Amino acid sequence: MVMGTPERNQINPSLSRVQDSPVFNFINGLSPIKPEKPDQIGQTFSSLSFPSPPRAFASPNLTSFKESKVLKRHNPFGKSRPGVSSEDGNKFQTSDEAIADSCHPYHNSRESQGNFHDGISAVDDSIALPGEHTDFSAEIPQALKYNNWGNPGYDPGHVDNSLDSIEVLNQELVRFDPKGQESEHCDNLISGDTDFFVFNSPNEAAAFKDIMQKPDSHLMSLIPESSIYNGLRDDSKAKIEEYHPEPLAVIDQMQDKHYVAITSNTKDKANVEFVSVMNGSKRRRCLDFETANVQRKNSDHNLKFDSLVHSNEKQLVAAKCNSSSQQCTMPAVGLDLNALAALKGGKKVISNDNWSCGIHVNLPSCTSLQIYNSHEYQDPLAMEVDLSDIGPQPIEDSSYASDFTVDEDVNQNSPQKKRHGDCKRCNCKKSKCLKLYCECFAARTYCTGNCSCKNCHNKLDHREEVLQARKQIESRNPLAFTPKVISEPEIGNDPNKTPAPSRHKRGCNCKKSLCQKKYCECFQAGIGCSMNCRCDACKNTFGRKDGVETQPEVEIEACDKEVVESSLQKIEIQNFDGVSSSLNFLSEEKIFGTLCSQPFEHSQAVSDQEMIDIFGERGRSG
DNA sequence: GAGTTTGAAACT
DNA sequence: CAGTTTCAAACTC
Repeated sequence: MVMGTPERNQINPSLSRVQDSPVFNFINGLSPIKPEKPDQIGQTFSSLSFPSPPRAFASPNLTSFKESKVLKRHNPFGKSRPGVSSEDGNKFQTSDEAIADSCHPYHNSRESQGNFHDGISAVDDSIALPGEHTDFSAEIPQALKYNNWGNPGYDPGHVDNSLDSIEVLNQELVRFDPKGQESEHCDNLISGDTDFFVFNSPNEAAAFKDIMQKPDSHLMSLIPESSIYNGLRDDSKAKIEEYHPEPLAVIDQMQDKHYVAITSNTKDKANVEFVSVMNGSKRRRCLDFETANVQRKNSDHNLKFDSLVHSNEKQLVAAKCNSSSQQCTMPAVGLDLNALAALKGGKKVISNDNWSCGIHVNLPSCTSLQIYNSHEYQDPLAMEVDLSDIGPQPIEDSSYASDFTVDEDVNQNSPQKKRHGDCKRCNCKKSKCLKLYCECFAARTYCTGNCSCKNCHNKLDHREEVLQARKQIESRNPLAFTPKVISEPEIGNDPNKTPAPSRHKRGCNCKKSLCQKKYCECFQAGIGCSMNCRCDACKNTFGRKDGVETQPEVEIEACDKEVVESSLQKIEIQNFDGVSSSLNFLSEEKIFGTLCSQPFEHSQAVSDQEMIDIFGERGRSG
């Protein structure tokens, strides 16, 4: 079934508006993505009507786009947004509209219902910052985002079972349609009554399906576990908890993906569900938090950080503003929470690497936050955030990133206690924690006070050295810091019954462990060995490379082959300058005409491995 | 906790 | 690219 497509003329004006904006120009100036081919890039984005220009702070990492996540939060309470027309529910918002929506003071309604702070919208490489103090609020283009705050018909209490999905490259763009429109409305995909979530894989999408569809539950916040910094000391943790409205948790650092889904079904309770997407199955651990426990004493309307998170692959900072202020997103801003906590005053540079943004924070006065592209951070963006509510942090030793250990109450079900508890801890002795041997370093995190490493240079104090080391390793292998385990598309009709084929990016090379011990990275990740593996006498209980217990290779159907080819084209374009980091979207014809018509369970994506194969090769040759 | 085993990462 | 060395996690006692 070939679906219709949104009118281009509805799209282009918004795109051009975005592209004409000073901020777009500014961002273009910052981005390594050179503007020689704006049309192509623009087409890429406009083809799906997402008014997302190239990321402001693009990473040189060739695979960054494939890891992109856009997790968008439902509006759990607000049924409509006064003053915003929704008469045309079939078009995507323009950038400005999206921003306006993102700035929607829905915080108020939530406060009235349970005083939850505005959960972070985990947009890929995005920062949510109040626009109150910045010009960005009116100009910053949104990452892929759409919401339904402005639609009177939206009933957050009713999310029916019609879950459609389309896939954008290997991502999962899922529509949660509260009106119960069936697949025949795929041509109406971009509808005003739809929330979109982009997941990395159908597995992830499926894992949240239940949550989304719980009639009495509203997803309030969805936080990728990997985005939650895993290194807060207890003291700073307490400090953060004091200001953080939501119980953060890091489940573990295994290869599977975890999310913290914060939902609410009553105004008195917040349910926190830890959702682990692993090997095709999902594990959910639900914890209830009395609202009183998550209410923070600073529940006034002053600006506070809602969430400060640090991701291994992505960095995300979400800041929350009061009901009257605005919120906007910015790409690729990294803020090391530990570093923030460690700062006792003065202006410091906080940045994870050369390509993320840097942040200036003045503490303890905490009166300003400046965000800039650290690659050229002599030119900070004019963005300020009042951090005064955070207050001075109790950390004395700024050389360590503090360590976020999960609240025992929160994390009572957390696995992997033995090794690291809930966060990475290394024990390096000779590598200075500047090689991939070091798990912390490999995860692009700084070592913490919980590490037992010796002569550690993987600290903020040695930031330059760390960046240098990362750069060197990436020059050798651009994928060095990408996840080792990649997911593959679902096979079969029931994602719950069919284990998701995931596989190790490079495959293991086990000789003696029979792939039955955690020496084997495949086994450790809970996945079977694949044809990529060169292991001997493989007896991996999760699946052997000889095919036993492994899922058959996904055959790319014709339409998906087209997708692959299209992806290739996009990648070539994207790599023209040797830089790729933006989300690439297929043309709506392809998406609407092929993928969208497939029910979620049947949809097949270009696998991560395929993308890596494609992307890696192209990236290297380009 | 110390020592051993293992395989990835790094090196040549 | 293959062989070797180094390294730190996993494992055993």
